[in-house]
Amino acid sequence: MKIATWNVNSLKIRLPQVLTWLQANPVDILCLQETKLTDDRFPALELAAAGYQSIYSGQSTYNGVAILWRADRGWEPSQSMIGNPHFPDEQKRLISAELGGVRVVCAYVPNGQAVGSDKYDYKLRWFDALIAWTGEMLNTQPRLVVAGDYNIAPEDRDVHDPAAWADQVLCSVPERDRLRQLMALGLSDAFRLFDQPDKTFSWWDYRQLGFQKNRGLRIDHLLVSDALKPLASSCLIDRAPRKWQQPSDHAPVVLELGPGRATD
DNA sequence: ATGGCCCGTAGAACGGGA
Repeated sequence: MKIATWNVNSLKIRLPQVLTWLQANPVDILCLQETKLTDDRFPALELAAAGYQSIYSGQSTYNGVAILWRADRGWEPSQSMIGNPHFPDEQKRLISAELGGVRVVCAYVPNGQAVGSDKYDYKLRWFDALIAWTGEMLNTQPRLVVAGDYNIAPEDRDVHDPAAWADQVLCSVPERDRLRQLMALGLSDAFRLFDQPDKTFSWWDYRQLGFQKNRGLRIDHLLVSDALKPLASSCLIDRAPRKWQQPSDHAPVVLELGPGRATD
């Protein structure tokens, strides 16, 4: 079973790239963030024609999340849910469902804008609620993947210029502490379960030739629960779509869960 | 030293992103 996450920065603009990518990378499950589409405009028919079913929760201009899965798997989603039951939120940043025996959470964590700002406070409160809810989910379904755009670089090695980013939003101590608290529930950063090249990132600024100079951050993650961790066989960031014309500023991250009961 | 791009909503610039 392969599970991927990708912040597409407008699915309206990026749908052709998503379809192209899925054709070359027919993952079982794809979590999308920043779709920026109201539900009535979500391209469910186009995705179905490409062999993917979907659930989605979006809004205009900002936010929006979706989970796609291969129709030929014959899965019926259960526990399908929009948002966090413990955090009423008008912003569409969370969607989850159980698919193929795995509870999948697709998250678009708030950016936070700047340390100390109202948006930063919202980010921390939002994340605290995610921690609380994830703890409860693990009690009922230990096979859990929390995937998405976390807007947090876990460590300095996930940052192209740690000195410049020190204590800035996405890298600040309170944000990193919260990510660690989430992982302390029994979740692992799938990317770090394997040897990885130095300076591997998942986001690069559109400006200043950020991608060409590899001035990036690793902020998109797939966290796997202890029950699934032994099944993880690879986790890779696919830089290829970032080289395409009119790309998203984020690259997809792909986790492979090996044989076992993951494809039940 | 500053901001440099992209997207959506606009129907011109601007907020937001990271």
